[in-house]
Amino acid sequence: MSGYYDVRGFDPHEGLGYLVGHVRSRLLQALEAELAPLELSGPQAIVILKIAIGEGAHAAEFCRDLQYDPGAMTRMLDRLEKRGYLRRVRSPRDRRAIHLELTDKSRAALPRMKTAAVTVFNRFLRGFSQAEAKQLIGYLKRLMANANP
Amino acid sequence: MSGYYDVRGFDPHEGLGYLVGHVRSRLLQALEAELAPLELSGPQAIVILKIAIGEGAHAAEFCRDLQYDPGAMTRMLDRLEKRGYLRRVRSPRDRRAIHLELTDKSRAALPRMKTAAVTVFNRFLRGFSQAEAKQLIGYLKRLMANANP
DNA sequence: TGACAATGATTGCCTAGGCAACAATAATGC
DNA sequence: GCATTATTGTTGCCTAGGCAATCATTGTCA
Repeated sequence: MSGYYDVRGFDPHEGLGYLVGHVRSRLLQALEAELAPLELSGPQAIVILKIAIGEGAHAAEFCRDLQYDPGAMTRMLDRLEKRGYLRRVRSPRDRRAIHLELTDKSRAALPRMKTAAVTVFNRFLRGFSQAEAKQLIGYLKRLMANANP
Repeated sequence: MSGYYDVRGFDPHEGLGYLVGHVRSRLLQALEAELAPLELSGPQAIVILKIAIGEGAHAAEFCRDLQYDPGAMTRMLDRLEKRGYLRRVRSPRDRRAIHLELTDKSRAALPRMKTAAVTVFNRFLRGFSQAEAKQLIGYLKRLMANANP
């Protein structure tokens, strides 16, 4: 069972790594440009968005989901908290865990963040039909599912 | 002209950023696991592969192509050179530029590196037909082309 | 030709993630 | 109940990329 790629005549520019890496870097760049007025980085925006939709308000869950280092997460939350974008509240049920809550400031910024993400994503998808975009998303999910050997 | 995404009901998990970011991180992880015996990181492997296929043996060109910081590139080349994976040779034509050459050690490692990349990419593409894989690559290239507004 | 801009590479400084160690708390098993 | 193990969050240390400044060299253009 051979695959799509072959060792002979393998061109790095055609490789998944190169392509995905570039797309991601351009996406991040565009996203941060769009978020510049808020002075938020991509990961920071994602954390705030995830808190907003109420998924796992625990830092540990973010780390698992985003494959983010716990230490780095602590420091990122420090920065966000210091700038008034969120609050840490010790959970009464599990006194190890910390409940993350948005502040008025971050709630106010939320629409703008969503708009930024949607704008950038749609820009990258220009020329794609609805069906093609849907197919692309599906492909990416299948790649993710294939990650664990 | 609205796009694929809409602000209302926008789910970060469906967003390009989240998906591409994850795929890239998993790819890198798998690639580095495969390259562990050589102790090479993903970017390092890419640089060596690019030198191997003879594309732009100048560091500056790599920086442009890989969107890599020149300072970081200098230091990465330092590490690779110190470990005997490449040689710096001042170009006689343009005395600012530095010509990068592989050593016997890196040439010997080359087949293994290509195999690692091909193996990982094909693993992520399992379940994809040839046509689907080709389509995915095409989509990724289109995303890249859409990067510049 | 000569001033000025552009390019290639390097360095120092800053920021931020990865890893390991740790304390506090919770869950598990005897 | 109690010892053991796992989990959560934090901190220190190390590594590495981003940015700005710099030097040498090349290109441009009046």
